[in-house]
Amino acid sequence: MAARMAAYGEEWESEYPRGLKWTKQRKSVYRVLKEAAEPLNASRIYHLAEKSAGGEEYALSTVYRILTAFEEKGLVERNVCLEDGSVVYTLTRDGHTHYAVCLGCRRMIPMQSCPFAHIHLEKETEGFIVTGHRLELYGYCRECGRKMDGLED
Amino acid sequence: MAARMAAYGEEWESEYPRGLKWTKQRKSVYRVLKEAAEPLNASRIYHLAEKSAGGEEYALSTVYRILTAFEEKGLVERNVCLEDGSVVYTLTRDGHTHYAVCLGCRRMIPMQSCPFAHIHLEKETEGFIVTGHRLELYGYCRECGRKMDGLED
DNA sequence: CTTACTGCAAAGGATTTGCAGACTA
DNA sequence: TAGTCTGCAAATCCTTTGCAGTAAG
Repeated sequence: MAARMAAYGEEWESEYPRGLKWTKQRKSVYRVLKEAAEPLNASRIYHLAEKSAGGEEYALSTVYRILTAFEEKGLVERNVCLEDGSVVYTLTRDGHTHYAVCLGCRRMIPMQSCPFAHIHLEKETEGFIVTGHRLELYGYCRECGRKMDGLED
Repeated sequence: MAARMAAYGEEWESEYPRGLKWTKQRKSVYRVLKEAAEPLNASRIYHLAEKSAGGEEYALSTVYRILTAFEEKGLVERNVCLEDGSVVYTLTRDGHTHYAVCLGCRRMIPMQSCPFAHIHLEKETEGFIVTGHRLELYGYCRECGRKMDGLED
């Protein structure tokens, strides 16, 4: 619909769920998520969204509500980091994603593939019907690994 | 040390870390964890510990402090459930443990082995140094699976 | 014009902390 | 006795909610 595309002078995102209003707050949050290279927590999204909107002030609670609404529509994925229980969000990707969590800089790096693609997890648990799984790797990313190596901190 | 064994009329647990005092609160928490078949959260441990001590009243904050102290000594493992972000504790087992989380009854069932025993996770992430990993399976346990099958809820 | 969406402030739940007294070792 | 623990209450952190006003469609 052409009319929709006029809102805020930016194109209506094709993935944006019908039934949700395209407000400036939602636009900012959506853009932040779209441009994020890694999962972000609510507070980070909140700050980035304000910055993305040119310094306009939003309410943190609104960001939480937006994230929840997006999640219910399947637009975003809410992830709990196993290491510290922190909650992060990403736009939903095709299939599922696993992350490598850097213990140095705390970043969550998406893995390109799932190691279980060819493994039958069902064998592991008798009587348990497996419908999904989640895997996280811990360690050090290239930069942090290098830092520890060279500088021997 | 024989002297240690006399405390509270119960044997000093061999795994109990040196450097931690063997108080009645710690004893109760330790016993609860030892007898638990599954990971428990702080609140649950708190109530069970009081019950285990014959109804004596403890402070929840004390239980948190005990859990933290135990964790620092490597006696217990703190786990975040990926499904809902809840935090649970277990006595540390040999090696690491993975859990199968039942989406029906919410129980966390320990898995007997690690599917990665023979897999090199390093291959998955270029430049990332893997030092550990965590895996969770989701699905339905025998009972919940049966319920859904037979009763067709 | 209708009703979803937002901001604000207050409520909540889980966990942590400061402090003074209690209790192991 | 010395230094750790504990209980209590207050403080945090993160997230949710109620309400009345604002704006999208």
